[in-house]
Amino acid sequence: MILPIHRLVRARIAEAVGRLYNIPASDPVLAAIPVEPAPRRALGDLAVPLAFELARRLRKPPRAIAQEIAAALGTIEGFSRIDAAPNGYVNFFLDRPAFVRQWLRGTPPAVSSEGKAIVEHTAINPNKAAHIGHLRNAALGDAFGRLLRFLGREVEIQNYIDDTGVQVADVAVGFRELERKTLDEVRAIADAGRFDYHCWDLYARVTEWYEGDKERLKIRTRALHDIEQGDNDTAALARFIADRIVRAHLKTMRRMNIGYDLLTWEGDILRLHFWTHAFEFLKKIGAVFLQTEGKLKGCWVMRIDDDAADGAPQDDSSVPPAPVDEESEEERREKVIVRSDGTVTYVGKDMAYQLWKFGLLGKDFYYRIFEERPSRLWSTTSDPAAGTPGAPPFGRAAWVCNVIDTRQSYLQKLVKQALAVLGYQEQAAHSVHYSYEMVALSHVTARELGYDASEGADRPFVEVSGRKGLGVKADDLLDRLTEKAATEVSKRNTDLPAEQVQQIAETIAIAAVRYFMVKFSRGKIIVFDIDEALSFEGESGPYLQYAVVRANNIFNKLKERHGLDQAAVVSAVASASETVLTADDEEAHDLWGLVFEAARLDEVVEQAVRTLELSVLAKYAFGLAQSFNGFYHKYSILNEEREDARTWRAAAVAYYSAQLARALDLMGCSVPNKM
RNA sequence: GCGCCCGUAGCUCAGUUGGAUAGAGCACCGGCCUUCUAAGCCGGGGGUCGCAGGUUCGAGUCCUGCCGGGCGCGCCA
Repeated sequence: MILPIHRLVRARIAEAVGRLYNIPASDPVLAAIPVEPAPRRALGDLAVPLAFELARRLRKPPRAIAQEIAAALGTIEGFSRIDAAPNGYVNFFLDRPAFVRQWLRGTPPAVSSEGKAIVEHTAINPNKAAHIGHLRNAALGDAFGRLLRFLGREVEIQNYIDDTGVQVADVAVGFRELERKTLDEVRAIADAGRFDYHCWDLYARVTEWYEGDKERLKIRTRALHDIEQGDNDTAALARFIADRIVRAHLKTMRRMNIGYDLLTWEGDILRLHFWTHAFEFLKKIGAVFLQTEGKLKGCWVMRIDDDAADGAPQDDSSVPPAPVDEESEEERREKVIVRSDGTVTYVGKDMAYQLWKFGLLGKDFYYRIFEERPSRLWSTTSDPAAGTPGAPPFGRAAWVCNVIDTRQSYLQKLVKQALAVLGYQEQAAHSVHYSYEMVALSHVTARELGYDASEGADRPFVEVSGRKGLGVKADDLLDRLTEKAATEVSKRNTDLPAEQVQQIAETIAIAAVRYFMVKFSRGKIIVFDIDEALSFEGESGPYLQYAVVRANNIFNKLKERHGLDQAAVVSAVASASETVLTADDEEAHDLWGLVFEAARLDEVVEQAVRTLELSVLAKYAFGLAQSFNGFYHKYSILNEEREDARTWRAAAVAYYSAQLARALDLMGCSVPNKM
């Protein structure tokens, strides 16, 4: 919506300025003309500060240049006025009624030709309940996928399941060694419910148990080996644990409106020997080599090159070579990919997986249906007999985004580098690490959870630790939020049936937690404080929902009293007097301001995707809700006597409400019909 | 030691590829429910944008150096 306007303004200015001052179109000044939203509607809608840029070159004051540009532009279709501001800005005023009418008609969904994007997110170790740290990952990943789809991209959401790692092994060890349970007994525990909670506590107990006697770590090593080997009791137990915990995670995520297209299991990557394949490539090209001396003797290692992964051109001679004559420094630049015992490291598996995502591995999984409800979810399998025909063509993406916290930056860089080294420059460039900072706990909240505050009291926060069992479980948080929301809803709607209260409360709880996870920029550590998260006031998900509910209430009443629905309002706008909107007074500016702000959604989504910064969308949605609330209190619709004013206001609110609901949906939040 | 991230109001944070008077929430103070839902609105106080240089017509934003905090750098995942 806005973008074509930007392009139009740029093109016209480039043409006018080029003609006026004899500047070729290829000149950098004209190639990237800045077009910004003007700070206040009274000043204009779009603002161009180009005159500052030209002032020195032309040896003229910006003001004079702005005036000349404005005069040279003449009139542009879709704009009602072009002004030269005294300070040198050229300001553009849109033809308000035309745009409101156009926007009200709606727009066809975007279409993109950029090829499939894979977004991998969640990827929780399947050995315990999900906690708030995982919630940030899933909230970001899911929203990001929604934004890509909004822009017309084909998107495949994958959830990676590390079913063969130490974490699952530890819980298997816990059941065998601490609880002395058989598989059948574990199954009974799982069937009794809250299996993920049970494992949460058990995992913490196992960690403590290991610490009691380091010899016990050998049991873990043996369990890991058994799991990788398969075909034994421990492997069967681990498989059961992983399956049940994954189902618990899916349930938790479903509460949050988060779903997936495919579960990829690490075990399948191993059993199908994806790594062996990738290893051959890497060896052939010389990207990995067998270290024959020193500490890493017998390992296959990869040289770390700081520039290769960034796709940066090779350094020129202006940068002096780094003085690296110490041997330790040299060794630190080698990353082990295959251990001396022949087993592959985590990075190695990730490289093979990344190659598969781009369709570069030359191997594929088999696929089975993991569950049918609420929608079909596929899973990889390594068993051809278990494979179900009719699976979509998974993988083979043009663009891959891995949502993983910033602590994995180094490893993600290596994965990217491996692609580049193998000659897949384009895929390396299209491998995006969506990194974000962790969620920690405030001291107050940690204390509330019963953890000793004396340890690390000097630190600014307490790190969540699954290993120690220190953290806020996702389901607990959602339960508390729902409970609180239910109280608030029934306080305001005394005659509402309990079932409906509960349903609305859940919708509110989801918005509260999802907005909370998205509103901070990704480089910021979220120091989780339970009281702050439970607040429904101010900048919160429920505030945004409330702002839509209120707007929708106006339409409910309009329909009741005047028989006017949104479609009727849209058609009424065609013949309503335009002065309400076009006058140079506060009322017109406020009305137009709300509509113009609502129209910025597309542009904001585009920016959020470009910068991988979803907080941009969150802040925009909040600002839009604030604009509406201000408008709501200042201007009445039902009681407005002038029909034209009532019509335009109703139209503005209809458009705003649709846009904010859309923004909320992009963050995975829906809007209740009352609250 | 090397790399990445963070430092803006009492607290938590926004601040578009450098642009018009540095904003918001919370907290605090004062107003507004016989009115389209007060999960709201209006007003008020509160700032050496960590420090010092530099580039620029213009720097919270870019560059350099420092200070403070966090994370990563393993034949763990």
